[in-house]
Amino acid sequence: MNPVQELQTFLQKIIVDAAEASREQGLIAYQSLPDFVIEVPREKGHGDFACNIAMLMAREVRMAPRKLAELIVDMIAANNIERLEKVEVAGPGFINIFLNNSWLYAIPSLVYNLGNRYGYNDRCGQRVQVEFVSANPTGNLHMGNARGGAIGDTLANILDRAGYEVEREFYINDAGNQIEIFTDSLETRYLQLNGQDIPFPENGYAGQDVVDTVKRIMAHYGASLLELSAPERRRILVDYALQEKVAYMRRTLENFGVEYDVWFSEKSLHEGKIEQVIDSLKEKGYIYEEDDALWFKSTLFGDEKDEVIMRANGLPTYFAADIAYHQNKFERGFDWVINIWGADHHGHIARMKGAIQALGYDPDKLDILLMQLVRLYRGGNIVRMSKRTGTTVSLDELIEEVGRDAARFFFVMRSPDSHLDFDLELAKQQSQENPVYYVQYAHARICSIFRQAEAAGVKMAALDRIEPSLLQEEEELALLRKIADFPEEIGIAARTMAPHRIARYVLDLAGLFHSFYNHHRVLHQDQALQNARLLLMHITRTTIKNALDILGVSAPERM
RNA sequence: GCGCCCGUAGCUCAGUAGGAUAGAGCAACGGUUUCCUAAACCGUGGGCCGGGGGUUCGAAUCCCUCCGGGCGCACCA
Repeated sequence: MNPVQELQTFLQKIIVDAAEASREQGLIAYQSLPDFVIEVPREKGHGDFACNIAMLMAREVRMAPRKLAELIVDMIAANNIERLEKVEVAGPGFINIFLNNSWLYAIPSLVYNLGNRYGYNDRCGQRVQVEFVSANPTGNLHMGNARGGAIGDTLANILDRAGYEVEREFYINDAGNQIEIFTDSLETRYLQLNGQDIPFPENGYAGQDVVDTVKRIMAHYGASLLELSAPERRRILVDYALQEKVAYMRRTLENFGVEYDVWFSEKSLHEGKIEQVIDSLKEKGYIYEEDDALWFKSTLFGDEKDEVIMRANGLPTYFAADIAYHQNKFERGFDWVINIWGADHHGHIARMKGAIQALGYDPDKLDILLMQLVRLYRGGNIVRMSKRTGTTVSLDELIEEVGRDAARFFFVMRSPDSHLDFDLELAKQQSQENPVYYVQYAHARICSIFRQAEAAGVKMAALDRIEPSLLQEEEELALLRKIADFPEEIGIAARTMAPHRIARYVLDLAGLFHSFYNHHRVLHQDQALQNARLLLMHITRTTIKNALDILGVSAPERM
């Protein structure tokens, strides 16, 4: 149910009919209609909707755009359509359409009846997978992972509301080179803790968390691993550490409101799948050997250079595993595959899409949503995130400090394309400057109105006893209008993979509510008006709540 | 050097498919207590949309070029 889109379809038909009628009457000669739009003008004075068809047709039919628009408008006027208040030609040839408010007054019962389903678009029968965070299980979740978590989960929610069947997936990098290094680090720490004076690997994971993990292993196994062969010992160490790390990531992400449908292990690809995919690329002629390594001809697909897929030492690269992984995704039959990546990975896009194309899949079904980096601020000062100095802030610490709601809201507030300056002080502040509080407060305030009503013995009438057309104040109409936009806004956010639009939307909606609240009273001597306003408050609250749900932010009833 | 992203009000940022007079929040300034939460609201000022060229009826949006910032260009991931 998408009121705005329905209107657009309705108006589109009116325009097309008018144009065709004009052609039949010999007034306009055209071959085919241009790809015109019915859009919501920025200026209120330009109507509820505006159409640019005349400007687009002008060249083909060799008529002045305004003249053309006049003809179409006259034709529409002749039809005397009830829902149209006024249709006029303006500016360079726009057709401005003014509707009477009847469509707006249909919104309250629509939203009231749909409740927490308001905003959902019709099911489109398509399956989409969103893979996000997929952090290395060798350390803590950092701010980049946190932003990825918020963006990925919110986008998944948006796609769900937009009509897709959505799967959330976490790719566990539990194999490959960095796991070898991780294992070296674990083993070295283990041996050190058992009194051996050996140097720590130069490129090892020097963090305290590795030491802590090994201490827990010590508590469990004592020195017994010393007795084992090195491979056996290493296997136990790394299995224990990975299991612990994955459990930690899962726990932390759940605490962040993020739950996955699938945790996919990279290791499972190292049991034949990688070799298979390399073989199949080889057969298709996309692989060559040079300097004892195998290379994928990614330059055929617009990459800057070819990419090693199998090292000279016989071990596959990360890229090889990633190809096998993406082949697996496509084998699972998704109609759309979305990866959320940090912007530092942008160089991989061309070759990843190239590999998919080489395997015979449609690379356009894969979208990589890149997100820019996060900078943490405390007050006016940047918080340096350096693993070396150990001053990195982890996601758990962030949730601890500012709470899940603020963290989630802040991470999706900005376009993924935009660097995010995350101000810890602002996120904690309970004031109008803090956007998440501003929105939550709107919700709480509406709840408060209903509590007040209840205390006064006032109850909202049944829906069919309420007359929405009593809502005629500017602030009331603006609220209705904004609420009506919600499903369309979700559709746009899904199409453009733009989770920040929902944060913005709910911020705007909250602003309109606060504005209404300060101008007009809900609890009123006029019963009929009171009922209409209670209904308006009810659906405003529903819409705020539904939007916050998408963002993974709670909607408190009191603050 | 090559590639990707960014450059919009003092600050932080919006601005789907090109649309009419480019918006919001914060900051600044001026207001709002008989009233459902002053954690709020109303108003004012503030802009060569980084510069230049092009495409067209129309460009913040598309193309070219230059400048500035970030990131990438490993047999790391």
